[in-house]
Amino acid sequence: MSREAAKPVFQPAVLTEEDVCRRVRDSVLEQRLAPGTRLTEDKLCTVFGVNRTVVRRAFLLLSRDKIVHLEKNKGAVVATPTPEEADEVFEARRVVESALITQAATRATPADFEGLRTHLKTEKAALAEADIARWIRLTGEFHILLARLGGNAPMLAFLEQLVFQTSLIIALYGKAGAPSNCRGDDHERLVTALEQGRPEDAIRLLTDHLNSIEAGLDFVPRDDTQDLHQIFAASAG
Amino acid sequence: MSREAAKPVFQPAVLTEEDVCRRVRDSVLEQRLAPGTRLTEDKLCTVFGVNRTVVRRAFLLLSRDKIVHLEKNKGAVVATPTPEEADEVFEARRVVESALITQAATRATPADFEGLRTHLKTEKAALAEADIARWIRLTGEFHILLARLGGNAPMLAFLEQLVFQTSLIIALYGKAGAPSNCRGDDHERLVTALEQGRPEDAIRLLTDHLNSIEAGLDFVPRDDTQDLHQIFAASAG
DNA sequence: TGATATTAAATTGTTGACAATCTTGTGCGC
DNA sequence: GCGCACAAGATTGTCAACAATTTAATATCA
Repeated sequence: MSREAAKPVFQPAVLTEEDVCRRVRDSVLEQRLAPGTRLTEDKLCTVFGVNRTVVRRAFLLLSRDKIVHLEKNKGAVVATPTPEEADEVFEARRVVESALITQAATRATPADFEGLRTHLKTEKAALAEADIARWIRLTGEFHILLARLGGNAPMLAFLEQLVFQTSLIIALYGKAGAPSNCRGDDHERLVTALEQGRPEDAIRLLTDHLNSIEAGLDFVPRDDTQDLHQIFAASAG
Repeated sequence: MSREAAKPVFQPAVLTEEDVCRRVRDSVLEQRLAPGTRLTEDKLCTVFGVNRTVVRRAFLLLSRDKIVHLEKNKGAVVATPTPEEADEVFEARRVVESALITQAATRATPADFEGLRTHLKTEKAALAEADIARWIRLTGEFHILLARLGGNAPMLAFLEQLVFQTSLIIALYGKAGAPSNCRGDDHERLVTALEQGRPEDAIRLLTDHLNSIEAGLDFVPRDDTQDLHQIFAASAG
């Protein structure tokens, strides 16, 4: 947070806790909010121009989705999933997202595919403009957009939660060189497979896609405190 | 609520919002709390001996899990899933619970199976004692206990949510005569299949089980207000 | 009687003050 | 300098009063 903290932008209507949640989630998705970041109530109050109550409610909802971690008297911290949790998130995504895509294969209309194609173009545009934050968010939203075609609200909500957690996991454990994010043509081929009536191929593409993301992770031991010792011991010289 | 409202039972420690959530969820699972029941803050405050803040937080969490429905200035009402939502819940259960059982098949230890057998005995005992409320709760908890063996926390949490919603759905649409609840031997055979290393059979038993529950539902139109008219018109004579 | 407007009660929403707790900084003794 | 007790500040937790809204009850009139 090196920029000026709390420039009170004009807010026509008062934001609700859902708005605050969405803003936080979007920031997580754009990787502008790093795992482990401390979120003080006061700060968010001034940033969003809302009451402490609203921020508190937002924290509670976000903690339920494992996006922030709440600890009594300690406040809210952006969640830092463990490697084990990361593994479980990917496993859950393989299960739920496959099921939703299977459903989507039989339900998607031409208009739906058009929407997906439009999204893919937006992705490419963001990448071409080197608007990386936006591109990262869009690649995440692609999966949600695709899953929405499955027509199952509970699973969709669950998958959204998992996508946000994936963003945290990549931020934590993503190797710098590795293709930790979605490659553009992966999405393209997935849509094509669906559109051409090859759902099995689509599912295989998806699982490969998820597996390659997971393979691009590097679970270095980051044990909070002990980590700092190692880091500073190495940087001392 | 015909019984005396607020006999303040001695509470050693102050309950937290999670406690209140659990109590409400348990009541839903035991079908002691009917869908559509209005939950006033004041009432729950006196019942649980907690502050309004705690009840409010509990409501927020429960609303996230679709167990209660919150409406601005209207308060909390026990959720009444629509037939479409019910369908989606069963679909989600088939997907997630199958996956968890598949995982459980490769992970469950003899001690785990012993735990399941013990639970089955408890179920039978409750049924023998004609403690129906407890039996209903136990049959629901069986699915959660089984799913826990899958070793995937996010999916487990999601399934728990779905199980509670299933309880609401059965309460709403369960035919009186139909076997809307889990039959005891279904559970027994499921455990046996798993224990004997036949996971495919276990999954088939589960899906059949869920399908039979769903088939035992009767989605009569219950349009809130209009329903009352019909009801009283019929009972007037 | 039945429908509608008005008032009273009940319920929820919001706010701010205060208490409890944690964190940081300071000073003291060694 | 190091370790530790202590105090000051910052942050979160709790609560109760007040405001806003909904719901129920009552009165009024056709």
